[in-house]
Amino acid sequence: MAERILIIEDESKIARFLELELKHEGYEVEIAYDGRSGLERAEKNDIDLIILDLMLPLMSGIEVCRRIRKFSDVPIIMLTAKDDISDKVTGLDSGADDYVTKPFAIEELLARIRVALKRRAMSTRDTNSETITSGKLVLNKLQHKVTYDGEEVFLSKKEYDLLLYLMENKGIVLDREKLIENVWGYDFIGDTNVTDVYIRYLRSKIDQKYGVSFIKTIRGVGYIFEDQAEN
Amino acid sequence: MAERILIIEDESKIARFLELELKHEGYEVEIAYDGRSGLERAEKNDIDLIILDLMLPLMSGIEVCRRIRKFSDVPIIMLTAKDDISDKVTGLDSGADDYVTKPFAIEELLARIRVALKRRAMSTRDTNSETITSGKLVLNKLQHKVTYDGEEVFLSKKEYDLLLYLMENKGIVLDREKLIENVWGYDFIGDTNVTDVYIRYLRSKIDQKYGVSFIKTIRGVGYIFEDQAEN
DNA sequence: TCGTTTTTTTAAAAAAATGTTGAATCATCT
DNA sequence: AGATGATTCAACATTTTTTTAAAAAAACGA
Repeated sequence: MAERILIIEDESKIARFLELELKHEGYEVEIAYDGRSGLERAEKNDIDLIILDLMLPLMSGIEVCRRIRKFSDVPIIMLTAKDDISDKVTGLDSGADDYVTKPFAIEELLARIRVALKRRAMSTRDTNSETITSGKLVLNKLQHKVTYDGEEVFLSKKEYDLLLYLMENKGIVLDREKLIENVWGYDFIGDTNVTDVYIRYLRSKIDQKYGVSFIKTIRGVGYIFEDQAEN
Repeated sequence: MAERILIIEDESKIARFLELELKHEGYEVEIAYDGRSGLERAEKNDIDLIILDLMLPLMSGIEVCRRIRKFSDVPIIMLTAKDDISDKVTGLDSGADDYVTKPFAIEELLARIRVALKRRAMSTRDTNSETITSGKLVLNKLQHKVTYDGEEVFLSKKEYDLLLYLMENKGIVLDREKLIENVWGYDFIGDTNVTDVYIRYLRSKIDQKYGVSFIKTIRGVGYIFEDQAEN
């Protein structure tokens, strides 16, 4: 499974060059040409490393970096055209793992990529494997906690259990019977709309509050949790 | 509890300059003036970060780096005088975390040091250290003592054991069963709320007394010890 | 569009979990 | 044995969560 690298870079010449080189090294490559779309792409959270230009249209590299850090520890390598130390410093302090100054030698960048990926591979085995992410929404099983954009979302146990089950099965429609069985743990007698009520609680605490829509209704069937960034 | 930084650098002017700057930032600093003695010093394994010159007498920086990596994951930042890419690349691939090209701006180096230390702090789940710290709260295993802001907190044995277990697993939710098993050392029969009571004791001696909240309740699950600074 | 079905929303009752307290028990030291 | 402090237990108070039920709204099919 090749590592997937996201390049966020507005100069298409550089982006293209990087793409070729990285593909040649066996990485999968995706490109975003401005800060905002780069951030959006990153929110799908299936990227292994990000190469991020400091100077970007729509949203600066620093800002992109800062926002990504709210939901992800993905390694970020900054590219900076200037030789301005203060930029480098803010870049690093805003959460980047490393940076490379343009013009750069591709070999150096490749070495830094290897280091960053290796480091992540070493540290990944503890806390991060216990987390389910969808865009800015992060569910941490160890902490039994959910955050959106870094801000804690306070959920009751059932709410948490339900969200966990939904996120573990994201992209799959779950009918009420399945939800009851797996979250409540028993077959209900008669009809209760307890699932509906809890779906509502989750929506009001997440979807409504943050203006997103993770939980969709499939009429006549049940509910489905969908990744935000995928739409 | 300053971080200890080892400088391995033969040019005494640079070494001295670094020493001053780093001490000014509040780090503890040690210096070795050649590769071999630097390696020896590192073997004591009580260093938090190493600044390693590439060109050294007796043993090259690359070699020092490679050997240190055999027994330690301590962050290593390489200093290289040359602007030779191949050196940088070998440096990174030989296990260094980062490098800085001479002449360097001290601010840049400081930023990289901060990043490296922060990264290490995140991945270090210290289990074998003799002291566990969270903000102003310090638990010393050797002395079997707890202090808050330097002031001793008097705990009974069970209180201490419980706090120790909580702090060893900070950031992780622990249910009552786990607490009973690990602190009391037996499986309980029926239900007693002895854990609840002890949590209360700890809270009254720490959380309430100092107006903090280390121990949080996860309703329906258990308790969690959280770093004050986090979140 | 209208009637029907399904889902969403609301509110209040019921249940469950946790916090608090004081007294009983246990261990240790003198 | 008695004093002291630590630990456990049990009962009650408080808080929070869960469930229920029913009205309102929305979606759907004829």
